[in-house]
Amino acid sequence: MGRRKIEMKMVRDPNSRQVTFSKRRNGLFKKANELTTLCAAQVAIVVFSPGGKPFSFGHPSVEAVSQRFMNQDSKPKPPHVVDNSEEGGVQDLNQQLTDLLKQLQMEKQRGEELDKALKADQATCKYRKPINQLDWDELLEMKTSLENLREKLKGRVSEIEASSSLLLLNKGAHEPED
Amino acid sequence: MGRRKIEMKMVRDPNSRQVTFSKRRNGLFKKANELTTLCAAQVAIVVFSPGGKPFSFGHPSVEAVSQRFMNQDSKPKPPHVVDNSEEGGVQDLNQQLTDLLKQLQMEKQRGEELDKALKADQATCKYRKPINQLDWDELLEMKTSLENLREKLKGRVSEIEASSSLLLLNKGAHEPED
DNA sequence: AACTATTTATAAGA
DNA sequence: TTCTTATAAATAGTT
Repeated sequence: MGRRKIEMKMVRDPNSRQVTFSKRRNGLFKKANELTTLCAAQVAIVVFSPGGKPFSFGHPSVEAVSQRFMNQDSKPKPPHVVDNSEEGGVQDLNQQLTDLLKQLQMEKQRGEELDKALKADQATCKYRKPINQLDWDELLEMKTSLENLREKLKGRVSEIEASSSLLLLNKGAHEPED
Repeated sequence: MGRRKIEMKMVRDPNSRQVTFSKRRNGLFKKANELTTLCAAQVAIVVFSPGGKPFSFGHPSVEAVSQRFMNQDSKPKPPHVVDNSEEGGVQDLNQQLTDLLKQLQMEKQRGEELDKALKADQATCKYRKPINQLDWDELLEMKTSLENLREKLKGRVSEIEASSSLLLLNKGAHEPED
């Protein structure tokens, strides 16, 4: 899918292989996310890079989908919850980030809609733009929506930042830098 | 990727949704397979269709990859730790999050300014609102700015997500270069 | 299932 | 690494 067609063989050069891996991993996750959005499907993906580093994508979460998958022919899951004893919700980071991605997509959608509206409006009146009540409402709605997103993002970023900091601190406490 | 671009919204018609699901599920699994072939990566995917039917792809197998993924955190950890000099570092993650926070704050300011402009404009003309070029530009500017932020966030979500997974499952373990 | 017109993904290159 | 660009692939709407 690029300048040339490539053979479906392992890429020899480790450097190129890494580049290919990163690009395609992103592509794979993007496709997965589109599948969840378009079809209301649940998807969990775990990938190990050639170097052995793990990456994951999950909607609603890797854990949720995995459990559902494993419980397919078993008894209903007991109301036992994962131990959440450490780092103030760090274990939910993936979920939070997945939600974030969702929100970003929703915002992008909104942005595209506004873009269309704006273009349409601009086409109608180029230098002096009376805006009718409807457009105005849409505009305000958009603004409000964006501000809401901003607030949500802000809140989440703080949370995530805090979690990361805690992780870092815990890590440092247990393991000296090397 | 077809005759027309489609909105990233859930496909309404159940029939179309099923068709889309089948096509895209195949596409996703094909991509996953290519990733394993080209990069010698391990991949596990579990998908639940909107109807609740499970589908899976795995190389070498869903179980093998899942176990490897879940065993990450029970492994004895080598005394290797991230240095924050680049890609996977937690400190770098924190820096990125801090930067995002700043951007969000700037966005908030921008939003407040826009709010003032809007209110001023509303005060001026209640039922018929000509929008001057300046306001218009501010609106577009804000939209663009938000989209930029969104892109930056997007570009990092998978990164952050992966790092989080790694940290979560692999507390303090060293990170193989990737 | 097949068929294309288009949109996307991405291999190379900068 | 990130962006750009030429091409290969995926796929939405159709038959």
